[in-house]
Amino acid sequence: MTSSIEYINKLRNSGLRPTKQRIKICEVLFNKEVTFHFTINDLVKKIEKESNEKISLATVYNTVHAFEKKGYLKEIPIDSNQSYFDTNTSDHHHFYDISENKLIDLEDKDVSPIQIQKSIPGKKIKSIEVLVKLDTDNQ
Amino acid sequence: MTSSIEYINKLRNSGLRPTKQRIKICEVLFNKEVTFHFTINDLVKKIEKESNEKISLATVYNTVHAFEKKGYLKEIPIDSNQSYFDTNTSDHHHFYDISENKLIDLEDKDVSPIQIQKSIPGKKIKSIEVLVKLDTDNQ
DNA sequence: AAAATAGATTAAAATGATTCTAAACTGTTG
DNA sequence: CAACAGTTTAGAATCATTTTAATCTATTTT
Repeated sequence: MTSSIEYINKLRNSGLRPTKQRIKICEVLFNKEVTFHFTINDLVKKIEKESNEKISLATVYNTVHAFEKKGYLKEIPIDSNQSYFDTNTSDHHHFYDISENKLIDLEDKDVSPIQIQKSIPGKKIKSIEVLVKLDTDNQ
Repeated sequence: MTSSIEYINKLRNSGLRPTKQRIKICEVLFNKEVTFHFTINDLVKKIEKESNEKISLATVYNTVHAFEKKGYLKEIPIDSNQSYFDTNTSDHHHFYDISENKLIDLEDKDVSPIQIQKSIPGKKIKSIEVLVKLDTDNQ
Protein backbone atom coordinates (compact mmCIF):
# COMPACT_ATOMS: atom_id res chain seq x y z
CA MET A 1 0.00 0.00 0.00
CA THR A 2 1.39 3.34 -1.03
CA SER A 3 -0.09 6.36 0.71
CA SER A 4 -1.45 9.19 -1.36
CA ILE A 5 1.36 11.42 -0.01
CA GLU A 6 3.76 9.38 -2.09
CA TYR A 7 1.64 9.81 -5.20
CA ILE A 8 1.51 13.54 -4.54
CA ASN A 9 5.29 13.64 -4.43
CA LYS A 10 5.62 11.44 -7.47
CA LEU A 11 3.28 13.69 -9.44
CA ARG A 12 4.88 16.90 -8.26
CA ASN A 13 8.38 15.60 -8.97
CA SER A 14 7.41 14.89 -12.54
CA GLY A 15 5.86 18.31 -13.07
CA LEU A 16 2.26 17.20 -12.84
CA ARG A 17 -0.03 18.95 -10.39
CA PRO A 18 -1.32 16.50 -7.83
CA THR A 19 -5.02 16.91 -8.43
CA LYS A 20 -7.71 14.83 -6.78
CA GLN A 21 -8.34 13.02 -10.07
CA ARG A 22 -4.72 12.19 -10.74
CA ILE A 23 -4.18 10.89 -7.22
CA LYS A 24 -7.25 8.69 -7.52
CA ILE A 25 -6.04 7.34 -10.87
CA CYS A 26 -2.62 6.64 -9.31
CA GLU A 27 -4.34 4.66 -6.59
CA VAL A 28 -6.36 2.64 -9.05
CA LEU A 29 -3.33 1.98 -11.27
CA PHE A 30 -0.39 1.65 -8.92
CA ASN A 31 -1.70 0.70 -5.49
CA LYS A 32 -1.65 -2.96 -6.43
CA GLU A 33 0.72 -5.80 -5.76
CA VAL A 34 0.53 -6.95 -9.36
CA THR A 35 0.79 -5.03 -12.61
CA PHE A 36 -2.02 -5.33 -15.12
CA HIS A 37 -3.23 -4.47 -18.61
CA PHE A 38 -6.15 -2.23 -19.35
CA THR A 39 -8.01 -0.20 -21.93
CA ILE A 40 -9.34 3.28 -21.18
CA ASN A 41 -12.77 1.75 -20.87
CA ASP A 42 -11.53 -0.80 -18.33
CA LEU A 43 -9.94 1.99 -16.32
CA VAL A 44 -13.08 4.08 -16.25
CA LYS A 45 -15.02 1.08 -14.90
CA LYS A 46 -12.31 0.37 -12.31
CA ILE A 47 -12.40 3.98 -11.13
CA GLU A 48 -16.18 3.87 -10.81
CA LYS A 49 -16.03 0.65 -8.83
CA GLU A 50 -13.26 1.78 -6.50
CA SER A 51 -14.53 5.27 -5.72
CA ASN A 52 -17.63 7.33 -5.41
CA GLU A 53 -16.77 10.38 -7.46
CA LYS A 54 -16.62 10.00 -11.21
CA ILE A 55 -13.81 11.34 -13.33
CA SER A 56 -14.59 12.73 -16.74
CA LEU A 57 -13.57 10.61 -19.71
CA ALA A 58 -11.43 13.41 -21.12
CA THR A 59 -9.49 13.57 -17.87
CA VAL A 60 -8.89 9.83 -17.89
CA TYR A 61 -7.50 10.11 -21.42
CA ASN A 62 -5.38 13.12 -20.50
CA THR A 63 -4.02 11.46 -17.39
CA VAL A 64 -3.21 8.15 -19.05
CA HIS A 65 -1.36 9.97 -21.81
CA ALA A 66 0.46 12.16 -19.30
CA PHE A 67 1.48 9.07 -17.33
CA GLU A 68 2.57 7.33 -20.50
CA LYS A 69 4.72 10.31 -21.46
CA LYS A 70 6.30 10.27 -18.00
CA GLY A 71 7.01 6.56 -18.32
CA TYR A 72 4.57 5.37 -15.67
CA LEU A 73 2.56 3.46 -18.25
CA LYS A 74 3.35 1.67 -21.49
CA GLU A 75 1.15 1.29 -24.51
CA ILE A 76 1.00 -2.16 -26.04
CA PRO A 77 0.29 -2.48 -29.76
CA ILE A 78 -2.23 -5.15 -30.71
CA ASP A 79 -4.28 -5.48 -33.84
CA SER A 80 -7.26 -3.78 -32.36
CA ASN A 81 -8.70 -0.37 -32.69
CA GLN A 82 -8.50 0.06 -28.96
CA SER A 83 -5.37 1.10 -27.09
CA TYR A 84 -4.03 -1.26 -24.46
CA PHE A 85 -1.88 -0.01 -21.61
CA ASP A 86 0.34 -1.80 -19.14
CA THR A 87 1.26 -0.73 -15.62
CA ASN A 88 4.36 -2.88 -15.99
CA THR A 89 6.74 -0.48 -17.70
CA SER A 90 9.76 -2.76 -17.68
CA ASP A 91 10.88 -4.20 -21.02
CA HIS A 92 8.88 -7.35 -21.53
CA HIS A 93 6.93 -9.27 -24.14
CA HIS A 94 3.35 -10.48 -24.42
CA PHE A 95 1.08 -13.30 -25.28
CA TYR A 96 -2.15 -12.11 -26.84
CA ASP A 97 -5.00 -14.54 -26.58
CA ILE A 98 -7.03 -13.87 -29.69
CA SER A 99 -10.16 -15.76 -28.70
CA GLU A 100 -10.37 -14.25 -25.22
CA ASN A 101 -9.01 -10.87 -26.24
CA LYS A 102 -6.60 -10.94 -23.31
CA LEU A 103 -2.96 -10.01 -22.77
CA ILE A 104 -0.58 -12.12 -20.71
CA ASP A 105 2.91 -11.05 -19.68
CA LEU A 106 5.90 -13.04 -20.81
CA GLU A 107 8.84 -12.98 -18.46
CA ASP A 108 12.28 -12.36 -19.87
CA LYS A 109 13.31 -15.91 -19.06
CA ASP A 110 10.49 -17.20 -21.28
CA VAL A 111 11.81 -15.56 -24.43
CA SER A 112 15.17 -16.24 -26.00
CA PRO A 113 17.34 -13.10 -26.26
CA ILE A 114 16.64 -11.17 -29.41
CA GLN A 115 19.42 -9.73 -31.52
CA ILE A 116 18.83 -7.40 -34.43
CA GLN A 117 21.58 -7.54 -37.04
CA LYS A 118 20.34 -4.72 -39.20
CA SER A 119 20.64 -1.03 -38.47
CA ILE A 120 19.34 2.09 -40.14
CA PRO A 121 21.74 5.06 -40.37
CA GLY A 122 20.78 7.90 -38.05
CA LYS A 123 18.33 5.75 -36.14
CA LYS A 124 18.68 3.95 -32.86
CA ILE A 125 16.62 1.14 -31.43
CA LYS A 126 14.20 2.40 -28.85
CA SER A 127 12.46 -0.83 -28.02
CA ILE A 128 12.08 -4.43 -29.11
CA GLU A 129 8.70 -5.95 -28.47
CA VAL A 130 7.49 -9.43 -29.19
CA LEU A 131 3.82 -10.21 -29.53
CA VAL A 132 2.97 -13.90 -29.50
CA LYS A 133 -0.54 -14.50 -30.69
CA LEU A 134 -2.34 -17.46 -29.21
CA ASP A 135 -5.29 -19.30 -30.61
CA THR A 136 -7.46 -22.06 -29.23
CA ASP A 137 -5.80 -25.42 -29.83
CA ASN A 138 -8.53 -27.52 -31.48
CA GLN A 139 -7.20 -30.89 -32.42
CA MET B 1 3.32 -8.39 -64.56
CA THR B 2 0.47 -10.69 -63.73
CA SER B 3 -2.48 -10.56 -66.09
CA SER B 4 -5.94 -10.01 -64.73
CA ILE B 5 -6.87 -13.54 -65.83
CA GLU B 6 -4.61 -14.83 -63.10
CA TYR B 7 -6.28 -12.64 -60.52
CA ILE B 8 -9.64 -13.86 -61.71
CA ASN B 9 -8.53 -17.43 -61.16
CA LYS B 10 -6.96 -16.62 -57.83
CA LEU B 11 -10.16 -14.97 -56.64
CA ARG B 12 -12.42 -17.70 -57.95
CA ASN B 13 -10.23 -20.41 -56.44
CA SER B 14 -10.56 -18.84 -53.03
CA GLY B 15 -14.30 -18.51 -53.27
CA LEU B 16 -14.38 -14.80 -54.00
CA ARG B 17 -16.28 -13.57 -57.02
CA PRO B 18 -13.92 -11.84 -59.43
CA THR B 19 -15.60 -8.47 -59.56
CA LYS B 20 -14.22 -5.46 -61.37
CA GLN B 21 -13.35 -3.83 -58.04
CA ARG B 22 -11.55 -6.84 -56.61
CA ILE B 23 -9.51 -7.32 -59.76
CA LYS B 24 -8.50 -3.67 -59.70
CA ILE B 25 -7.48 -3.94 -56.05
CA CYS B 26 -5.45 -7.07 -56.84
CA GLU B 27 -3.65 -5.13 -59.53
CA VAL B 28 -2.87 -2.26 -57.21
CA LEU B 29 -1.72 -4.56 -54.42
CA PHE B 30 -0.03 -7.49 -56.12
CA ASN B 31 1.10 -6.35 -59.55
CA LYS B 32 4.34 -5.06 -58.10
CA GLU B 33 7.86 -6.38 -57.94
CA VAL B 34 8.18 -5.39 -54.30
CA THR B 35 5.85 -5.86 -51.37
CA PHE B 36 4.75 -2.84 -49.40
CA HIS B 37 2.90 -1.56 -46.34
CA PHE B 38 -0.24 0.50 -46.48
CA THR B 39 -3.21 1.87 -44.60
CA ILE B 40 -6.73 1.83 -46.05
CA ASN B 41 -6.32 5.50 -46.77
CA ASP B 42 -3.07 4.89 -48.66
CA LEU B 43 -4.78 2.20 -50.71
CA VAL B 44 -7.72 4.41 -51.64
CA LYS B 45 -5.27 7.06 -52.90
CA LYS B 46 -3.27 4.47 -54.81
CA ILE B 47 -6.43 3.17 -56.48
CA GLU B 48 -7.46 6.68 -57.47
CA LYS B 49 -4.04 7.39 -58.93
CA GLU B 50 -3.78 4.14 -60.84
CA SER B 51 -7.27 4.03 -62.31
CA ASN B 52 -10.12 6.17 -63.46
CA GLU B 53 -13.07 4.57 -61.73
CA LYS B 54 -13.42 5.04 -58.02
CA ILE B 55 -14.18 2.23 -55.61
CA SER B 56 -16.36 2.89 -52.63
CA LEU B 57 -14.62 3.07 -49.27
CA ALA B 58 -16.80 0.28 -47.87
CA THR B 59 -15.73 -2.00 -50.71
CA VAL B 60 -12.07 -1.25 -50.06
CA TYR B 61 -12.55 -2.20 -46.41
CA ASN B 62 -14.50 -5.33 -47.34
CA THR B 63 -11.93 -6.40 -49.90
CA VAL B 64 -8.91 -5.80 -47.68
CA HIS B 65 -10.55 -7.81 -44.90
CA ALA B 66 -11.52 -10.58 -47.32
CA PHE B 67 -7.95 -10.71 -48.63
CA GLU B 68 -6.60 -10.75 -45.09
CA LYS B 69 -8.88 -13.64 -44.19
CA LYS B 70 -7.68 -15.53 -47.26
CA GLY B 71 -4.06 -14.89 -46.29
CA TYR B 72 -3.23 -12.53 -49.16
CA LEU B 73 -2.58 -9.69 -46.75
CA LYS B 74 -1.31 -9.40 -43.20
CA GLU B 75 -2.23 -6.84 -40.61
CA ILE B 76 0.64 -5.32 -38.66
CA PRO B 77 0.02 -4.05 -35.13
CA ILE B 78 1.56 -0.67 -34.34
CA ASP B 79 0.69 1.80 -31.65
CA SER B 80 -1.63 3.76 -33.83
CA ASN B 81 -5.34 3.90 -34.21
CA GLN B 82 -4.98 3.13 -37.86
CA SER B 83 -4.60 -0.37 -39.27
CA TYR B 84 -1.48 -1.14 -41.26
CA PHE B 85 -1.42 -3.94 -43.81
CA ASP B 86 1.44 -5.72 -45.55
CA THR B 87 1.40 -7.38 -48.96
CA ASN B 88 4.30 -9.49 -47.71
CA THR B 89 2.48 -12.32 -45.96
CA SER B 90 5.53 -14.38 -45.11
CA ASP B 91 6.54 -14.55 -41.45
CA HIS B 92 8.74 -11.56 -40.83
CA HIS B 93 9.38 -8.78 -38.40
CA HIS B 94 9.41 -5.00 -38.62
CA PHE B 95 11.22 -1.85 -37.81
CA TYR B 96 8.86 0.99 -37.05
CA ASP B 97 10.37 4.42 -37.50
CA ILE B 98 8.55 6.51 -34.95
CA SER B 99 9.59 9.92 -36.23
CA GLU B 100 8.76 9.18 -39.86
CA ASN B 101 5.78 6.95 -39.09
CA LYS B 102 7.12 4.33 -41.47
CA LEU B 103 7.42 0.55 -41.47
CA ILE B 104 10.50 -1.26 -42.72
CA ASP B 105 10.73 -5.03 -43.23
CA LEU B 106 13.25 -7.03 -41.29
CA GLU B 107 14.49 -10.12 -43.03
CA ASP B 108 14.64 -13.37 -41.10
CA LYS B 109 18.41 -13.32 -41.21
CA ASP B 110 18.39 -9.97 -39.40
CA VAL B 111 16.63 -11.30 -36.32
CA SER B 112 17.95 -14.05 -34.06
CA PRO B 113 15.58 -17.03 -33.85
CA ILE B 114 12.96 -16.57 -31.16
CA GLN B 115 12.02 -19.33 -28.79
CA ILE B 116 9.13 -19.10 -26.39
CA GLN B 117 9.58 -21.29 -23.29
CA LYS B 118 6.15 -20.73 -21.82
CA SER B 119 2.93 -22.29 -22.97
CA ILE B 120 -0.69 -21.85 -22.01
CA PRO B 121 -2.80 -25.01 -21.76
CA GLY B 122 -5.33 -25.35 -24.55
CA LYS B 123 -3.68 -22.61 -26.59
CA LYS B 124 -1.28 -22.81 -29.47
CA ILE B 125 1.05 -20.19 -30.86
CA LYS B 126 -0.38 -18.66 -34.00
CA SER B 127 2.32 -16.11 -34.70
CA ILE B 128 5.39 -14.47 -33.23
CA GLU B 129 5.93 -10.91 -34.29
CA VAL B 130 8.72 -8.57 -33.33
CA LEU B 131 8.32 -4.83 -33.60
CA VAL B 132 11.54 -2.87 -33.27
CA LYS B 133 10.86 0.79 -32.69
CA LEU B 134 13.39 3.23 -34.05
CA ASP B 135 13.99 6.76 -33.00
CA THR B 136 16.21 9.49 -34.35
CA ASP B 137 19.73 9.09 -33.00
CA ASN B 138 20.61 12.54 -31.62
CA GLN B 139 23.98 12.49 -30.00
C1' DA C 1 -30.20 -17.06 -73.25
C1' DA C 2 -33.50 -15.30 -69.92
C1' DA C 3 -34.75 -15.83 -65.09
C1' DA C 4 -33.56 -16.67 -60.51
C1' DT C 5 -30.29 -16.35 -56.74
C1' DA C 6 -26.71 -15.43 -53.97
C1' DG C 7 -23.12 -12.48 -53.35
C1' DA C 8 -21.06 -7.73 -54.01
C1' DT C 9 -21.13 -2.76 -54.29
C1' DT C 10 -22.66 1.60 -52.91
C1' DA C 11 -23.74 6.09 -50.52
C1' DA C 12 -25.10 7.42 -46.54
C1' DA C 13 -25.98 6.75 -41.79
C1' DA C 14 -24.31 4.80 -37.51
C1' DT C 15 -20.87 3.59 -34.28
C1' DG C 16 -17.07 3.80 -31.18
C1' DA C 17 -12.69 5.42 -29.75
C1' DT C 18 -10.36 9.44 -29.13
C1' DT C 19 -9.52 14.52 -29.30
C1' DC C 20 -10.94 19.23 -29.03
C1' DT C 21 -13.29 23.31 -27.10
C1' DA C 22 -14.31 26.76 -24.13
C1' DA C 23 -15.94 27.65 -19.73
C1' DA C 24 -15.50 26.73 -14.87
C1' DC C 25 -12.37 25.22 -11.35
C1' DT C 26 -8.11 24.50 -8.43
C1' DG C 27 -3.22 24.12 -7.08
C1' DT C 28 0.73 27.10 -6.70
C1' DT C 29 3.34 31.31 -6.20
C1' DG C 30 4.18 35.79 -4.54
C1' DC D 1 -5.49 36.47 -0.42
C1' DA D 2 -4.91 37.62 -5.36
C1' DA D 3 -3.42 36.28 -9.64
C1' DC D 4 -2.02 32.98 -12.82
C1' DA D 5 -1.24 28.88 -15.08
C1' DG D 6 -2.52 24.40 -15.32
C1' DT D 7 -6.71 21.09 -14.94
C1' DT D 8 -11.15 19.35 -15.29
C1' DT D 9 -15.44 18.98 -17.49
C1' DA D 10 -19.51 18.13 -20.56
C1' DG D 11 -20.44 18.13 -24.79
C1' DA D 12 -19.25 18.75 -29.55
C1' DA D 13 -16.19 17.35 -33.16
C1' DT D 14 -13.34 14.14 -35.55
C1' DC D 15 -11.62 10.07 -37.60
C1' DA D 16 -11.44 5.25 -38.72
C1' DT D 17 -14.35 1.65 -39.37
C1' DT D 18 -18.86 -0.87 -39.71
C1' DT D 19 -23.63 -1.21 -40.80
C1' DT D 20 -27.72 -0.57 -43.57
C1' DA D 21 -30.69 -1.23 -47.14
C1' DA D 22 -31.15 -0.54 -51.85
C1' DT D 23 -29.18 -1.51 -56.22
C1' DC D 24 -26.34 -4.18 -59.09
C1' DT D 25 -23.81 -8.26 -61.07
C1' DA D 26 -21.61 -12.86 -61.46
C1' DT D 27 -23.09 -17.37 -61.46
C1' DT D 28 -26.46 -21.00 -61.62
C1' DT D 29 -30.77 -22.79 -62.99
C1' DT D 30 -34.26 -23.50 -66.18
